[in-house]
Amino acid sequence: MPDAGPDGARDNNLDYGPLGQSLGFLLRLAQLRSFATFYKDMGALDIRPGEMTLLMVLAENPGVRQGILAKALRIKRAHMTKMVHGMEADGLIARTVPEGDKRSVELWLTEAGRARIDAVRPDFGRHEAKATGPLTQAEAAELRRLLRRYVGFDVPADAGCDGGGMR
Amino acid sequence: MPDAGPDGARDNNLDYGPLGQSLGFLLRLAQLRSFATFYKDMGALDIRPGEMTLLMVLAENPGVRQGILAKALRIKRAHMTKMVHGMEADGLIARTVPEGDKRSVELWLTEAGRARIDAVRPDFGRHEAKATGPLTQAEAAELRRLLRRYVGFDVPADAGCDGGGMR
DNA sequence: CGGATATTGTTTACGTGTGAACAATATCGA
DNA sequence: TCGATATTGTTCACACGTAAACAATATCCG
Repeated sequence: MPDAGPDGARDNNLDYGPLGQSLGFLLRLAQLRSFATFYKDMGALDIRPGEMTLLMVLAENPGVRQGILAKALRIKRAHMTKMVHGMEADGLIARTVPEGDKRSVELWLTEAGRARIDAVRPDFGRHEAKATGPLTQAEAAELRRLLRRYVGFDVPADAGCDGGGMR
Repeated sequence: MPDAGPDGARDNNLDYGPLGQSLGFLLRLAQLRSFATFYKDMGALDIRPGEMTLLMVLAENPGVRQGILAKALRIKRAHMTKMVHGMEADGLIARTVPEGDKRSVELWLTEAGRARIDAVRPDFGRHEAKATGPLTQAEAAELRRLLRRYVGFDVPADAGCDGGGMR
């Protein structure tokens, strides 16, 4: 077995084969590149993508319930608990228990949280503007449109959480 | 129905704000959906995306060096070590140290590994064919094309690891 | 040659995210 | 009303992936 047979692929160029057309594989690579770009552009501000997301969505939805937020961001409630506690410890967000339902928790930006997002927003804007890599602006716009459709943002009817339609 | 009132986004519909146009955020959601579909379609075969990827790429590149593989799949060598040792323990792949460079390791599919990939390939093909969610086939093809460009597969010249061009 | 430097895979410590079990609270139905 | 059931957030154990330090080997250059 150790013999290369049809001569092993010892060169530096690897053949992806059918994987190179796999949507899942391409999405994984794309996300890795996207995150790397984020850290390169925002690294100096010491902010993680998850924190950025939470701040932005809380700025738009003050008082949103923790579970709703987790569902919208597609992360599990267990993990949301950790993030929220961490950011509360950092003084960025506040948690309140509403009168109507003592199980739940509502989330709000603190003054420091609002200051934080105001501080990072410009850099995030610049990052987003140039985060299209080798794509033209038109291609980036089309990519965003297709991704929105793929994740179910712009699908016409219900399709709920798991449309799964294969058309 | 507590009625959200003027403040407090207590309803179940959350406003994503500018995040809804963020390429990074959309890519994250898309990858989550893609992986979920993978597990739904392939779950019965008890195979993870990483294992699938390794088997497929080793089928195309017998004898590839471990580090080359890690670089191509954009995972760190440390993690590659773990995966490879695990799959070797499962009898799916074999590791050989070449004469020319005793530091490196070459990877090969075992007979069991080839059997394994032959067993899962049909399901993977079916999965890929229908994994386009609400997208039409034409849209899915365009999405793949744009992702390939974004991750640098089809870029003409160098652009290396970090083209960063903003065009 | 032979010492400085680089590369390769491994180990260890750690961060991020999930699944399952759980306690507290809310809601539904006889 | 009150017992059964569902929901909400939390905790714990664990998978996945990374960063940094490391040992072994290879390469470069005086």
